[in-house]
Amino acid sequence: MGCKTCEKPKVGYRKGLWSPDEDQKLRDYILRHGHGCWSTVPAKAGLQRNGKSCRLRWINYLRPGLKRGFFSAEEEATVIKLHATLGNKWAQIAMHLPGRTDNEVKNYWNSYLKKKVVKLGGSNSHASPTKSQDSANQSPETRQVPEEVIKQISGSDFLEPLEPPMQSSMDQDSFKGTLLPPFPKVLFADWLSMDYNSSQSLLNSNAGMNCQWDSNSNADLFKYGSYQVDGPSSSDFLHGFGDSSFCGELQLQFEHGGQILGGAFYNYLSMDENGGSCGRNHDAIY
DNA sequence: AAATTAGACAACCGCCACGTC
DNA sequence: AGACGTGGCGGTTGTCTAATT
Repeated sequence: MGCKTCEKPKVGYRKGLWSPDEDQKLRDYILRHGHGCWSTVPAKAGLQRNGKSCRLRWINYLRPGLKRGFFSAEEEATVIKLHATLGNKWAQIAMHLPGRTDNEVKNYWNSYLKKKVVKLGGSNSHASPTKSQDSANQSPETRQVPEEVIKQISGSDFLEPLEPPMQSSMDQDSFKGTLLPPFPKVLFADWLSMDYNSSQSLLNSNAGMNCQWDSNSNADLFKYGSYQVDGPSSSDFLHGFGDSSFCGELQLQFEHGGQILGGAFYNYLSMDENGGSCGRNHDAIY
């Protein structure tokens, strides 16, 4: 895809976990300017990371609309079902799980669901840790998960034998309560209430670019009251979020009221990340 | 209380597809 | 046509934390 303006800094890139400060820089930069060409993001954002690392951090962790924490029973069932037909196509599976990333789905599968499926006598092939035996290499026909297994997973009693992994930064009980609606399209407001406990009411703030970041022990989640573009123009902000038609549509959101609230913002972003009209990944299901 | 182990999650690596020059 | 660069994906590894000994 080549990017004329991309100059390659030959600096030693920082590796490892991201500090809250780095997150802040990346977040601020992308929210103000869009990512554009990822290889230039680190330099412009003042980060000593490579573009790839920034992209991954944004997609898997910083991007608005991400759902974190427990997978609902419905989500689990979806993952198992899709894995049976698609194999290890985590990105495609994640497309069916709004707010979930491929990495998250993959981790969840490898650390938890795989065992669950095996335990229930589902497709043993999925449990294979080796590439050669991986389900992705098998035809869908050989990767069937019994309906019974999926039903069991969907059922509330299924959680009994194997407790889902704890989210260290999350209040388990309150989280369960907010996630249960089946196949939720996470609205911004919903997402806010998921990531932050209900005591924090954020939507009442309408002050300009209302981004507050707070470094929790495990995840510095972020919160928006509303997002309003100030400083850079909305078109600057939109750069990197999509093609012109997409941007035009999104731009309307800015121009008419200057804010993107709730599901709209998430939906737009997920369109982008899932290959909607922006990327080259036209096998996207959306 | 300290050491060890296991599990969960974050991040990196390598490969590939595609676009541009 | 081929080299080069970017973005995306899946596999793997590294790190951190909690549980266990």
